[in-house]
Amino acid sequence: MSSGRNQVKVMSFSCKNNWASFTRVYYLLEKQGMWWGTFGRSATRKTLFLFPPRHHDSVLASSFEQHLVLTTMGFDDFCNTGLGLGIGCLVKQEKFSQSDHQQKKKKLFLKHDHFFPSLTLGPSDDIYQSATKIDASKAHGESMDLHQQGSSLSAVSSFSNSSVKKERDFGGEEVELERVSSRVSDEDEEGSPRKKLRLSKEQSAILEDSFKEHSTLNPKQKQLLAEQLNLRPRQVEVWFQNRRARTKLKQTEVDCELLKKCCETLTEENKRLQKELQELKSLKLTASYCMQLPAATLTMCPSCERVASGGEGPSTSPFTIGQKSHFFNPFTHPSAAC
DNA sequence: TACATGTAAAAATTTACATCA
DNA sequence: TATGATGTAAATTTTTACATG
Repeated sequence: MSSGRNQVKVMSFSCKNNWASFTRVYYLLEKQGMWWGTFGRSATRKTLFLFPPRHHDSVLASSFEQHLVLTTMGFDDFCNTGLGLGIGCLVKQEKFSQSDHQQKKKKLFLKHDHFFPSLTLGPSDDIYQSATKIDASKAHGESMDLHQQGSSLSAVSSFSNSSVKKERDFGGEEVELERVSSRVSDEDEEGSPRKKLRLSKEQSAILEDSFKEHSTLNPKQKQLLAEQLNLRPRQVEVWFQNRRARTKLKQTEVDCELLKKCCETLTEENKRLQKELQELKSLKLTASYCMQLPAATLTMCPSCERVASGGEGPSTSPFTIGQKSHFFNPFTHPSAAC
């Protein structure tokens, strides 16, 4: 967990998230002397390495963008570094949804104002804890969602629906942080709960036609379609994403059915071949048994009245007759598989 | 060549709503 | 009529692949 100069990798998050916003949070917190550190980044994830200042080991973790994953904060490391991670109200980890409507479902928190979540990442010392809490209820009267989830080794925090919020540093000085989020544009300006859009038949038909022409859109096509349908480009984009997913799902179902049928056919063929093999085996046994019969057991042919004895040519052999009339010849009855 | 960064799309999941028993 | 189960589709989030510097 810790490496070098008490380095603590506190956060990592997917590349999709708003890097600029997070950078700004980092900058502001660093300016206040709350921490100093560096950013790292892998191919698919961004990571924030923190170096807690010597005068206090507390670290306030916050971000404007969704899902800042607190990683590698195993319990042992957690203790060793003196860092604490928790929700302000100290209730169990719970996911906070993004809209008022969704929040209604999370009655655990919403029934009590003091239960409103705040994320604390700091020393277990209560003073530091209270000082480093992000009190969302004071954020300009707007709601702030904090999304935290995960196992004991990881957690997720996020803020949303808040265009502006304030944070308090140790001195109580409020620092205003602007939230930059693409999601804002996707929601009602009044912050009302998300309403599910239902496309009209005309809109769906146009989208379907467009999809038939090209299953993906370039930005220009997207913009044109959005204007034509009186939708946001993002909505058009989402529709195409979901449409591609549906197409793929249907194709998968078709493929699955084909494979099932193929499997059934092969199973039947296998059974038939197994049966044929058994017959051939039994034929071989019978043949070898007859070959071992003593001469005394040979009988006279009732039609020609000749004794079927060996050594007088193939036409006198009883097996010649038998072969013609009884035995299955696999070479004249080829397998259906062939 | 390895790495950092940005972007688009796929994949997975959540959510709102309609329908029906 | 109310209600819960279920399906569908819009929307969101996460992951992945690729291009570029």
